[in-house]
Amino acid sequence: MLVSNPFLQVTKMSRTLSTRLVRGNVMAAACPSREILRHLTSRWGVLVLIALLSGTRRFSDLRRTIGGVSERMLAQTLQWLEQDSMLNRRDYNTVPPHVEYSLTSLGREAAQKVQQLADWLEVKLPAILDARGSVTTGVNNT
Amino acid sequence: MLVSNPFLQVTKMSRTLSTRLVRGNVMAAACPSREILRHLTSRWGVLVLIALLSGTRRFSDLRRTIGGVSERMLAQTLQWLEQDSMLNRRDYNTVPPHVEYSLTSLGREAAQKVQQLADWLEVKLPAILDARGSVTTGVNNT
DNA sequence: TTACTTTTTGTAAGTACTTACAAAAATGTT
DNA sequence: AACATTTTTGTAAGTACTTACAAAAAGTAA
Repeated sequence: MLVSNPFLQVTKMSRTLSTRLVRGNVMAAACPSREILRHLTSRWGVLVLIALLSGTRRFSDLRRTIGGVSERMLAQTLQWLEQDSMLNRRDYNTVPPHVEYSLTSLGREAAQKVQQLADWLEVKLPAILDARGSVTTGVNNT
Repeated sequence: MLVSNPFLQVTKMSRTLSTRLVRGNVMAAACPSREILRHLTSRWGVLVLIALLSGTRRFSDLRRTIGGVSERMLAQTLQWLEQDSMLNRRDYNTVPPHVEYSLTSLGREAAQKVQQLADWLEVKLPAILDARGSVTTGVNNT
């Protein structure tokens, strides 16, 4: 009955009596990977990760870069990603506030994966819109 | 003033007088890529794409594979992805219904990118949870 | 005839996300 | 003194996502 589900991946056992599972399974509803995946692929999370790939940035800087994000959601998203150890938050404790955000090594890896998807999408966008029956002119709206 | 924004990517001009933009820009709020990115990275969209990487599947089959998804949301997500030309829907027009879903070549490319992120996450999950201060036992909850 | 099959949609209700707006801090500028 | 600066949080209100549940189609099995 073991491994009847192809998504249930038990790759290693601990030396103790108890089974130790060493990797997540996004197909399992209760797996913690689900929550983190939601953060990484959230509407603004994706864009924050990509924006931070170019280096350390301040809050307002990110807000200017990421078109359409509100202060509220940017703050929210940054907190999610910080809690998941995807980014570092450096607070200079000054007034007015000066806070810098940068990717952790973990975050950089995630950001690269996300960036590859976004980059692919940007390139394929005209083809996708064509297939949809839309026009390809004016794609770059600001 | 052109190209003052590093995310505004104009890579080609048409032969006519009008400017023809040939790739999207996810950082621009009004760019159509935004909507498609949301579909690809949506809570269930990610999992549908990954599940379909293993081949053609029926509705209930997908529902069983993707833990926690409701019929309503699975149907909704499948429609989004179908409209974006990411998957084909083959209806046998029988009663009871028999419908098969499979990735288009476009969808397969997107799914692979998404899968790489999910795969990375599954492997890194224990490290992420450790950094969070949680335990790594029982990660594979079903 | 009654039950079961599969997929999709409608409804109602609930949760989560998102926005707009105001507020706060301590210092520098006009 | 009045104002701008930067980041975050609170509130209230609105939109979008999500669930649970019932319904429908037309045959087949009991």
